[in-house]
Amino acid sequence: MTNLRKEISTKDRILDEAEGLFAQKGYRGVTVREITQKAGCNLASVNYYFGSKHDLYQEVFRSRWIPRAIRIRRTFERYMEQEEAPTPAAAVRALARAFLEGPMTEEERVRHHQLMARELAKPSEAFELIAKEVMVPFLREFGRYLSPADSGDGADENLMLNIWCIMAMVIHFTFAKEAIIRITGRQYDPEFRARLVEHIIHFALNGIDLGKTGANP
Amino acid sequence: MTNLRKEISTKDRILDEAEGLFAQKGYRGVTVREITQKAGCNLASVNYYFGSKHDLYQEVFRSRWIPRAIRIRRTFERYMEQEEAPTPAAAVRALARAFLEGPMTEEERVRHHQLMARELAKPSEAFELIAKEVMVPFLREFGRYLSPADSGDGADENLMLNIWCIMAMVIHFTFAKEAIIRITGRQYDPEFRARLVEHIIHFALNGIDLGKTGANP
DNA sequence: GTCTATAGCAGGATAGAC
DNA sequence: GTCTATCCTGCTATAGAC
Repeated sequence: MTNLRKEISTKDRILDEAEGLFAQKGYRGVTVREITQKAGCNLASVNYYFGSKHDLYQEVFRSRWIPRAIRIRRTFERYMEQEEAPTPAAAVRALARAFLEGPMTEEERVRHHQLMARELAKPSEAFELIAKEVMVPFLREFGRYLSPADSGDGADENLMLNIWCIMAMVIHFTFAKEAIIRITGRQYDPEFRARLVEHIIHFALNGIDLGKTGANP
Repeated sequence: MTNLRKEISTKDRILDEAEGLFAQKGYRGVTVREITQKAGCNLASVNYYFGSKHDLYQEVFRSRWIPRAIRIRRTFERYMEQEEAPTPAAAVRALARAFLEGPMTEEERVRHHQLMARELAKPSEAFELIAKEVMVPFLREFGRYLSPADSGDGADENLMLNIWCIMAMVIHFTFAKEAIIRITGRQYDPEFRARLVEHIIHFALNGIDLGKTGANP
């Protein structure tokens, strides 16, 4: 354990721990003392490597969050290539899988979505960066799959709202994980997670299946 | 303005401002100084009326959030009575309307959903209270409309996931309001809000309408 | 009930030894 | 690069005047 941690540079250990803590508790909820303690280094290290707590937060997005978002996007593209045809339904499936099943550990996924949710709820300086570098380009690419004729400039409001609805579900199920566990009593084991992916895909493509439960007026 | 504010007791002014600030910035992001300053009273008032900052946070949920949640539920029930029949589709419509159009100001709605989102993301002591008093009972009632044959104990996983998907969209569109405005450039004016309600209802009942954009394999 | 003043402490940041 | 020691600000909470 000690050996393993020592192989990672102090700077990287700080970034790792900082990301996890910021995701969990938010910027103000975390102290530099807490970060450096978990990273097994000195209190002064944060200022030495990053200048300030604020700059460390920015760096977490620059060097961790954005590269991961790009990896998720590549995963999405790979899933799309595996589909028979680039239909809207295929795009929805690929998106849900890339975000919820992609090549990340469960811990990494939770970090990623929690940080995204925090920035969506209360955009900070980092939001400008991730909106420009990641969100807008991906929303456009996804929009082209959902509606190939679309110009991609967000003019089609219906298309835009569909995308936000899907993202809402994807984010919500990792974001509200703790609360869902407490209320339903279900753990987020791999089985349940697979169930979630399936459900989101089905919901997005067909809505609630009313055929079996009641009339659709 | 001054006269209007004076008619409200100091205790209530503190609760009002505290709720708004906690919703916006979270517990740690708000200081007692900030709350008392906005409430136009003394720094010591929070401790005088509520004992501590922590107890003030709890009281915000007890005396503001829960009563409002109960009002929303009554609105839901009123909308259901207006429907021709208590079908699942009617329940979805009533839910979306109660949460997004109900008799609240826009400001109040944002407060409400932001506080809910915060507790869903990182449940505090207040979560036990709102889960037991509000969420679980409402989820059961709503579940009975979606699936009248269901026992209401959450055993039907499909039903439970449908409810969480709808809540995800409802919460997300107020929760991520600021980010959506920045990315799309659209304001949350009454027109856009009505559009959102309509879209959520349609999405929940039919999913993405693929008929017009591409094939559904 | 409302105020001022302050105790007591935790936070971010920095200086300077090694 | 890494450490300790410390500065200073800003926080919650409380004591006590009015």
